[in-house]
Amino acid sequence: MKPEDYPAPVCPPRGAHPCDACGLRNNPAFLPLAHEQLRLIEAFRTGEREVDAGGAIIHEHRRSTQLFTLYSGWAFRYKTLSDGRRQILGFLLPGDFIGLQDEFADGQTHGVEAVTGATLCTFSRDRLWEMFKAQPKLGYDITWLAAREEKLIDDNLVTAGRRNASERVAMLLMQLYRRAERAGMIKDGWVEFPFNQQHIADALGLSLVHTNKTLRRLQRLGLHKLDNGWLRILEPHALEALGDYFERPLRAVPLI
Amino acid sequence: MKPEDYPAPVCPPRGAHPCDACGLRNNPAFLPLAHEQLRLIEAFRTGEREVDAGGAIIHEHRRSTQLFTLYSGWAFRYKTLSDGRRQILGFLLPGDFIGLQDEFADGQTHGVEAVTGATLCTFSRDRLWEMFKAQPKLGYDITWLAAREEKLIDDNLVTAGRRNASERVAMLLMQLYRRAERAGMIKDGWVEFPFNQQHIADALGLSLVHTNKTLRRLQRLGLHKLDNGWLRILEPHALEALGDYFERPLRAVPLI
DNA sequence: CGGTCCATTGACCCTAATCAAGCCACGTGG
DNA sequence: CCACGTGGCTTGATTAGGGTCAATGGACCG
Repeated sequence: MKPEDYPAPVCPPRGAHPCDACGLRNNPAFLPLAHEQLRLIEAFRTGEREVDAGGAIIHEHRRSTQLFTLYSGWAFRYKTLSDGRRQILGFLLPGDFIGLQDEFADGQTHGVEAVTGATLCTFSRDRLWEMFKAQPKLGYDITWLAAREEKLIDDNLVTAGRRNASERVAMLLMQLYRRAERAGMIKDGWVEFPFNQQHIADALGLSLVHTNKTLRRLQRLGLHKLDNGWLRILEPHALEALGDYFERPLRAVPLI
Repeated sequence: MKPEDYPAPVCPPRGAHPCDACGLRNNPAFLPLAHEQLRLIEAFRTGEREVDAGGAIIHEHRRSTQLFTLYSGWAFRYKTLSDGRRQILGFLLPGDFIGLQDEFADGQTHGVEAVTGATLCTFSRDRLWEMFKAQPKLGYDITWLAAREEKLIDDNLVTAGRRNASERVAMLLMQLYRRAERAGMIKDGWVEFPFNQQHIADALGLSLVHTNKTLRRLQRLGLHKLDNGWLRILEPHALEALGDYFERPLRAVPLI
């Protein structure tokens, strides 16, 4: 609650069978896998990577040769227009699979940047098809993750297109809170909230100044509290109603 | 160019092997499939469906038991807020696969509505996994389609979040034109453009009135021409530059 | 001939962008 | 120790882009 600092990123385990000791897979937020499939993921896995806060995971205009699973830390996907305006497409939490869109991209795609220090498991892009072939179940899971991410963007698009500033902020706070909740990241009602107001503004399609004013207003109303990089939701129902955004309790999802 | 009316929707062929005579599959916009996979798609296929202009393909708050491939006509995915504000998430052209997000949805999802009369091939949602298992290649193709659709929404999110009105219109016109172009739907430089201004407004996150004014302005500048349900791009480079949206020549994609 | 749908335009207003300044918490180097 | 720069947050003043309201007109239809 009065955090020292963000906990140093947890590194994926090493060794012959790193996935056996995976710190994420214990998490009930993720579906268990058959032994055989776990072994295949291990074979598909090429290593791990550590990125500093603010560092690039995928460069916006460079085609990445890898796929990733975010193991620890927070990140976001974004696109920028040529004059520098940036739109954050979505935030990424541990367990999120990164880089799939590139696989089939005709042209330019998006960048991915770490917000906090982050660690990732890396996979070879070339061998994705191999994985589908060897274990269709994993292919199905990847499709699942892709479809789930698409749903998130859908929500974000509604936000950017049709909600006003307060509604946008309310929706985003609840969305992040619910996602963190599913991943078991709530501590005493507080979630790590490592984003600065520029991140929020870029995610919501608002200016920095207006984001600040809106955030303050909601906080003054007692709906939430944002303190030193941690977020507490004080009035979840009010925020849900304001944002017209009601996320159901989230199911467990696959983890690649 | 001076169209009588939109051509009556073309119906998918019937018979024992409807996919053999599929009118879409001849189209070079779509990747050929091995005989074996085509047979499996046929097995997975449950029939066809015809929807009138304005009719629902998927009801917004009802979980659909089917998946679809749009065979003919135009449609769109949308979400509405509880007070009626609507956001169109994306437009659908023949060949687009519909309903995948539902498959893995925790909660509420989106609606799909036909703009013109439309025909669809229907598939059983329950047997999706079966298809992945029997033909991983088809699973891979479905993932491909999902990833491609996600890229489209990404673009739309940038539009709604960061582009101004003229840029939004320019971007949308070029996006639709390029997609129709790939599908071979350009006739003498004209594309069918069956959307009314409310559709455009809802897709762009603008009001109807402002959409009208912006559309008129661009047309008065000679960038495009919108006439009786058909669109002609007069200054593609200007529109691309204005919208800061440059779509590369599009690759062939899978067709389920 | 009235009703409906859609496009169009003008008048007015408001939300959110822009501009500008000040604040605090830092880290760094003299 | 202090001066300075930097990054992030906060606030007020002003402006503008786009929303809202209202009215008109054409095309089509029963």
